[in-house]
Amino acid sequence: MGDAQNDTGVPPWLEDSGPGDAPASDWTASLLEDLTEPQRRAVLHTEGPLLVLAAAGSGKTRVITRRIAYLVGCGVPAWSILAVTFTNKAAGEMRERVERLLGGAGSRSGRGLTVTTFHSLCARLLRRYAEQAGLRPDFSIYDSGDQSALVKKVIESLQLSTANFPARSVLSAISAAKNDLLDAKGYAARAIDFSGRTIAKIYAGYERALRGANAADFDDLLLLTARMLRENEAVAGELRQRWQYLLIDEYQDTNKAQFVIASGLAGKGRPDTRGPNICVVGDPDQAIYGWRGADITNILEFEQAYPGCEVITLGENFRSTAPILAVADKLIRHNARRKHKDLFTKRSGGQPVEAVLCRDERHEAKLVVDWLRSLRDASGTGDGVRAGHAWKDMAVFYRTNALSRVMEEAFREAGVPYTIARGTAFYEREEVKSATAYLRVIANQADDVSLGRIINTPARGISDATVARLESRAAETGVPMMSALRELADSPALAAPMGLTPRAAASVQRFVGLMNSWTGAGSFMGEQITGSLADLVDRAIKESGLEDMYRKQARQSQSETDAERLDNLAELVSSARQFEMEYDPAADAALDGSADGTPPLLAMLRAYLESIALVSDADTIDPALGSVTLMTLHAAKGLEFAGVAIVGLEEGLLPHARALSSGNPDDMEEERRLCFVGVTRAMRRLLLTSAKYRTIRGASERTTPSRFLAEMPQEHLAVRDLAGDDTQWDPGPEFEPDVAVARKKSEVAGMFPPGCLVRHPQFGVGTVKSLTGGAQARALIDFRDVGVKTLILEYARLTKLR
DNA sequence: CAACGACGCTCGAAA
DNA sequence: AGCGTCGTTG
Repeated sequence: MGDAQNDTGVPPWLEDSGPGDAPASDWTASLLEDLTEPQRRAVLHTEGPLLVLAAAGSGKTRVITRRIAYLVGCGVPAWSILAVTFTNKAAGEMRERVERLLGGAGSRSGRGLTVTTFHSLCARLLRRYAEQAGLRPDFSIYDSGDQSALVKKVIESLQLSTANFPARSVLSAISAAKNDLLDAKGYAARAIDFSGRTIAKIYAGYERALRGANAADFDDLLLLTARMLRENEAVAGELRQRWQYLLIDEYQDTNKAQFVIASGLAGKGRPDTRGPNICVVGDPDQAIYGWRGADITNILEFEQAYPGCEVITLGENFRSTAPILAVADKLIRHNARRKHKDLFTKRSGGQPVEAVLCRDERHEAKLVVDWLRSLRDASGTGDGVRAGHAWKDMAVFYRTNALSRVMEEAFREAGVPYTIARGTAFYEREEVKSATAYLRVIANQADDVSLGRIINTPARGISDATVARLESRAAETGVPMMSALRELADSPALAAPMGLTPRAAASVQRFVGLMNSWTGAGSFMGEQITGSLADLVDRAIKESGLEDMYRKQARQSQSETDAERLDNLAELVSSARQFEMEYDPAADAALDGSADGTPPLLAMLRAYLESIALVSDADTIDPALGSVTLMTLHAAKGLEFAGVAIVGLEEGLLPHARALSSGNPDDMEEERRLCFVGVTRAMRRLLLTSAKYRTIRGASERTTPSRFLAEMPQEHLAVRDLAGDDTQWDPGPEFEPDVAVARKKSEVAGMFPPGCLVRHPQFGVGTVKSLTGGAQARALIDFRDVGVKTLILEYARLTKLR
């Protein structure tokens, strides 16, 4: 490509001894110790494209880290190596492991080595080359909530109904298009029916709104970077010049945008070599992000994309016991569209995999907790069996987040320490979301979505009607909301023609004054506010009145959650303080080029907000906490635990109902791979459970055990049926409902009048507070033990006592 | 203008 | 069971 440096041949640092003739120091030799032959070949392959097909548990991370260390050992500067992983957590661990390996090399250093995720990398590149990408460096990153707020506004502005075009499905269409590098114009060209053409219009409006708000959604991070690398040769050349060695992990889960980014960064390599130094690592059997646009052909056709590339297969499993591996192997063989691959281990022995059929989800949860406890209590007997496992070496996986709740209750009840891996959970709390919205508007005044969140939170006399008027004013003049607010604050005479009362105008003026006190009129006064990030966060929370608002609420309601909210706000301040301590402005500037006179505090604020936006679920896991990890099967990718329980192996759950109803065999195969990923996380013990009855949307439903259980080798499964037969579970005469199928409120009104005493098989005795609903009757019941619940009478097994 | 209750709809995985 | 919307009330 147009990279002049590439034509000059060997880069300067390789002139004396290229990696071709490896330095035979003790240290580099030690990097090859205890590796298998294929692992060693992967480490030693330094120049030209390389595809490593790494089966689950085949020592992939070990190979990657050794290979990076080896490159550095060969004289490749660490700053010219870029490694892309799937989560920040994985990136951090990889960097640490490489540094530990390099530490053994004395003076050698990993300084400047970049290990990051696709999304973080792209965010940084877009800040550095904002202008070339069509953004400004202070752009906001919009999460799903922000996206849906924005797209709803667009749908309304187009006079469409969110009933016909639900934000959710419109956004998933837009996301799919973006992952496929299709812009609104391209989408419109392909639209064939009314719905498609309308979505194309919404897409176009949504893009306009995003750019107007100086914001990028998650998909934009990839899309805009891919487009920039493709269209801007100067930028692409500069980056290729810097990163001569590229390594991408979990390559099977990359989408088209990521493919374009990877190949854009790799370039074509110098003509006299075997091609660019791009190494991709992955396993087609663990491809589980098809719904996010991941294209498995990226890895399957890597050889065609990079002719002459070396392919190394790592097949031997070092992680799991023989029975666990046998279960995984037999299961995944049911996928028809698959490159045949043998999973094997030299280990023998190991406990059989356990499968238990439970009565319901509560029973299941309790059983899982008991099982984990037994793993921990297992005593190290004399026969070489190791002693009990620590909580941190155990995990529970589930298909959907909804299942975490029952598990959580069971853990709490049993007093077993647990952590739910949900990285964004904290930042999704209402109070935290409001606080960060203030910060986001401070960093990016065009951020209309964040502004909309805080303009009247806490209540400051700016009503919805006022906001609507300001919004239409902004839309008319084509400026961000904040500009309209400023305009009004500067010329109060505008209030009357806009239809605003003087009181409303005064409220707006006060709000603008508040914002200005943090930012200066429109331009961030970082130069003056040289204080700390934590102080800024603290000030925003206090001076906005957010803290007072929750303090008042906490006093009034005396409720736990309101006190919690105050704690969370304090927690946010300390997270900012933590970030501040670990923040390295030099490293930040090196990657995003923000040393261009950006006020230091603003640069740090941007980096902080970015880190918040890009946390992943797996990032939450901290072995030091010493707790059992609860997470989705998707989040479990790349991890391993001594003991694993997978719950909810039922038709409709795993495989998920959507895969059942789509009729697309690819969907079913992805579900199977998901199950496979879960199974192969287990090192020593594995428990698979299903519940015969599961509460779905408030109603208990009969389930069928997952087909995946039947597909596993029964000789390696120890199956227990604890669900009993139907007569045991069916509600006996005592629980016979007074109303079998009562659909309408009018039909039950006389039967359960407010104040009457009832018994529920699960919740116990309670008093009916009120009856609601029309076509679907519901009762609000205050139960003595569990508090107030709303029950759908059609399903509730209620006995009237008095 | 804010707060709350009632009602009806939908319901997957995530950076 | 949770969420958004609508209508009523404070």
